Amino acid sequence: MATGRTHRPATRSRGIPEATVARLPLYLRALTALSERSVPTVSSEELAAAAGVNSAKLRKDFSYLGSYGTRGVGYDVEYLVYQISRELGLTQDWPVVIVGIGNLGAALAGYGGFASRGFRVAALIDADPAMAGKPVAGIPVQHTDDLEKIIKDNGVSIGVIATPAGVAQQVCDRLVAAGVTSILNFAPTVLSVPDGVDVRKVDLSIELQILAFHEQRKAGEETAAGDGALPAATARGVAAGDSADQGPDGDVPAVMPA
Amino acid sequence: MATGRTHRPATRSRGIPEATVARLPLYLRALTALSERSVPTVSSEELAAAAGVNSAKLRKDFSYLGSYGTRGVGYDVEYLVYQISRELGLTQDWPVVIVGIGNLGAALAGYGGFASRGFRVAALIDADPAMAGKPVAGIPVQHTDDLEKIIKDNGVSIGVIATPAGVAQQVCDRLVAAGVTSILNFAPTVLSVPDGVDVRKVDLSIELQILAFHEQRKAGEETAAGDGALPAATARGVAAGDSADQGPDGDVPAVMPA
DNA sequence: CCATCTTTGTGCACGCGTTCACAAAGACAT
DNA sequence: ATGTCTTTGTGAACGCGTGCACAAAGATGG
Repeated sequence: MATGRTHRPATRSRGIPEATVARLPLYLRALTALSERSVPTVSSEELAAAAGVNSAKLRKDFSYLGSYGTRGVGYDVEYLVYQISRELGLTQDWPVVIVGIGNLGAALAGYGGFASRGFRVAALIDADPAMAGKPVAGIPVQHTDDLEKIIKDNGVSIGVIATPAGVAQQVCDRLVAAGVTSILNFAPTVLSVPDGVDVRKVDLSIELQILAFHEQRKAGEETAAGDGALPAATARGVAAGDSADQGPDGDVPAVMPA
Repeated sequence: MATGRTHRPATRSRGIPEATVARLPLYLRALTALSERSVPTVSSEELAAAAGVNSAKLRKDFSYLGSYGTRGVGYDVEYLVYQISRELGLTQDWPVVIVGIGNLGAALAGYGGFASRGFRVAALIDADPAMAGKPVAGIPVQHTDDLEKIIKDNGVSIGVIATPAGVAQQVCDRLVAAGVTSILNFAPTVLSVPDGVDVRKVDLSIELQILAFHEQRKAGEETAAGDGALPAATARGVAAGDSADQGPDGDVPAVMPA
């Protein structure tokens, strides 16, 4: 910034709301699609529709980045793509490692959406010696023993954990100790990390559970007989009484894909 | 507009905040782990620590469900597991279909975390005729042509989309038309659905992008990369052009795992 | 050069979610 | 039975995010 930016009002220091940051990738995706179709400019209204958000929200989001639009016209697609990419840090290359090459880990390794946005899978790591050397998605799997060396040699700062829940914390600790400061966690467990390390989690079953909640509500709307006391056992028409309410699968063990 | 459903915001006991609903699976996971260790009761403080949230928040969350705790003691683990399970609708069996059996779809099919919580994979569906009949995770893949029949025969109300982005909307439309009212979308695209249908999305690359944003901030801005004003063309040339599959990744094409 | 029209950028109000702090409730020991 | 101690349940304040509505900015046409 020493060079001084022409378009950057210094008034907006570094206060981009988290909610806005979370939407930037969404805008970027929509903009990239427009860019491919060689659309030169878009209005906030059009772009908002493409991204599935409110246009006022979109404009406010962009206002945090600076004044990149032109009144009466809209936003320049290419320019905005670059600005958002830069803001998100996607103009640089991010080497990532994936730990835990099970079904999910392998799927992630082959996921094109990573490479296409500046994320490079630097290494695949698994604890199973039988997997060592075996290529997955064109990348040879390496053993956990070399984790620290791999992290350091490749300058990795972002790690993806796709191991069983039982070993996730342990893997996390090693990653952090080796220098990783951002972790994407697919294991169904709460990771504790020191200050300065970011963790984002993706739990596949949680999403389904939230859907089930709403689904149940939809189905049980007409049940409005009399309210009052909560009948403990009335669980709607349980299609299969079998479904043992007692399925303490835990969150721990073999439930993980890795 | 199409109000349709009888929304009940006035009902005091039935108005569970969305943010609370999203945390219930988290509590359930922690409680199940305690249950397996035969822990009879927990305090809000302990459980909050295990779930990675604030104890006051946890207590308020539970207060929306009812008064299930005992002052001076805490919460009965088994009882709470049941109450939350019931509230989430997990005491019944939810048949789900997974559409798009690529790497990710296959990983989801084998994901133990589904079955363990009342979600039963009723069918796997793919558009590739070559996959028809071939078993994945022990379940034979069926062809897209039979989608409607499968949905109806199994009474499926929850669908998982793991297809390429290009066909996701189309698959979504067919699912909805066939009776599905909840959709978990892994395709990197915005789905539009009629009122009454819930959609939750999981975008793997978005999570990484958010991490990259914070990571970049940690590293500091002294990176003398490009400056604000740049010719649009060179914008994302850096790490993006690689994708090789198809032009600049977009969100559309082969970037999907399926 | 001026009028008109389009679209951005934002001040403002509202509602949701989070957090604090504490009174009420109940267990437990004496 | 009574006092003490622990922990819940919640009232209230606060902060963030969202959406409205509009003035300012700039393009466009005459």
